[in-house]
Amino acid sequence: MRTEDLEEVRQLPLFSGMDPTRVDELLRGAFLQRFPAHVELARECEPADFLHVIVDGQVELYAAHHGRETTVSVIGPGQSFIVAAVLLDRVYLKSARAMVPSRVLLVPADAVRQGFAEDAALARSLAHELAFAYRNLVKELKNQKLRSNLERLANWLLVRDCETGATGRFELPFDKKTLAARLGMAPEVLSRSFAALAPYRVAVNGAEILLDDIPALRKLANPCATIDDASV
Amino acid sequence: MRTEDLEEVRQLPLFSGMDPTRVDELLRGAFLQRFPAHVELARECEPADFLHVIVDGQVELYAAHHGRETTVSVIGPGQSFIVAAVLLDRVYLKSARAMVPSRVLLVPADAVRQGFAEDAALARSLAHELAFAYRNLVKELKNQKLRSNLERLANWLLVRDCETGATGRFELPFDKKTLAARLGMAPEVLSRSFAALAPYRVAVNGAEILLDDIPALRKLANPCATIDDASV
DNA sequence: AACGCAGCTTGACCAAAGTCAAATTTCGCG
DNA sequence: CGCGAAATTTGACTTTGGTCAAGCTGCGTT
Repeated sequence: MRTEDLEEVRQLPLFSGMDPTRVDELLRGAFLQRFPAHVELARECEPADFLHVIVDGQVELYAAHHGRETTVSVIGPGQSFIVAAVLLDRVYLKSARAMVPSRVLLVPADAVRQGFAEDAALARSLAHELAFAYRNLVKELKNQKLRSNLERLANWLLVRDCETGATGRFELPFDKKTLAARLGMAPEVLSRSFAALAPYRVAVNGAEILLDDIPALRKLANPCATIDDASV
Repeated sequence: MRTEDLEEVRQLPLFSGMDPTRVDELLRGAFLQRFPAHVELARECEPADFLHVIVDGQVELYAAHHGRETTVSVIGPGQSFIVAAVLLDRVYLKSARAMVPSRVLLVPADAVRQGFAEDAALARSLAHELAFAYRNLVKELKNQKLRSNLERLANWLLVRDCETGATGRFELPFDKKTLAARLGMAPEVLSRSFAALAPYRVAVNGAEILLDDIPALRKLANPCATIDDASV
């Protein structure tokens, strides 16, 4: 790994609190790789060879079965994935693909397991990471099981608006097909759901979204801290 | 806590590897409580005051929103719950109720967090526990999003049959209303789904289930290791 | 044996969401 | 500027699953 990359990678929150020599030890077998958009980084059912940590970019975790496919989560810089599979030395339960060109740190699984066993700070970081991932997944399951497609879309719009500064106007960060998968619906249904939101003054123009009556939209969406708030 | 209970509690896998004096320290503020069936042990949105460890019995984790309710998981002896909320000092995302009379160890949250920070073995146990819980949740999400009601029921029957000795005959462990909630469908739909399985030689007589053509049922269910196998 | 209740099943109906095909729009590229 | 592929929308239809109400059944009680 190049020295400046190494510098950057050492700063990852995952390694904070660890003995620096141990970090270097862990990173000795690791490498930083660039992936173009749409490339698959890990495939369901394969043994967990590497812990993946996103340095740059965005990665979609998804699973397929029986011809159907569903997005489980979308994660960004600083987050790691397949932590659980690496720790337990099991196969991946999900596949992963880069949504945009991404740089990912790959740490060999056995080094991670050894680090976990020997370095308490790393064990705590991993536990922390797992706790976050777990809670996000619980939220996702609730979002999925307790809401209709339309409610999911409405809430997604509200959350997105907040994340981008609560201006009531923003751009979709990816194309609608992907958004539909993310929300767990067919693209046609997304299209119709947008149409169904017109009475709530949601205007769609290509990738541009305008929310002109947020109170009405909130009333429909019925947002809930234990599903939608990232900080809860 | 009574001495013999203390003895039993010390053996929990969660504490294995920990310094015994530290275990006792952790348990000083803890107590073992009996709960009758159907009692609520924790409620969504409340701050996480205790780590719960099931010593005996069975607990259902569920969430409600907007009048709807859904079971997230059902867990048994040796397993802990709300680990993530305790570690991160957040509110519960799910409620919990005893399905049968249960004994549960309650460990004050701040003691757990302190133990996590100071005792590496506990940190690893908690990480381990979280990793398992995370993977189970991923499986549950896939089960939910990638399968129809009928497929979920068929797979549940197959798994249950394996767990009870693969004899092709077993009893439902709880009533059908609960099973329906567990599978994420209305009780009426469960009833119809059972009827729809008759051509696959699934016979239902009260709580007794007979599977007379397992190959046919498997073909319909299309079981998948990364959803159904507890050991994957 | 009659009663009453809870759990379960059934029928009729409705609403949500998926599917398929065709029309339309968008957009990169020559 | 115009072509063609891909994305998106729309229409028509099907399937799945939920809802409501009525009936059935097993079972413990009186």
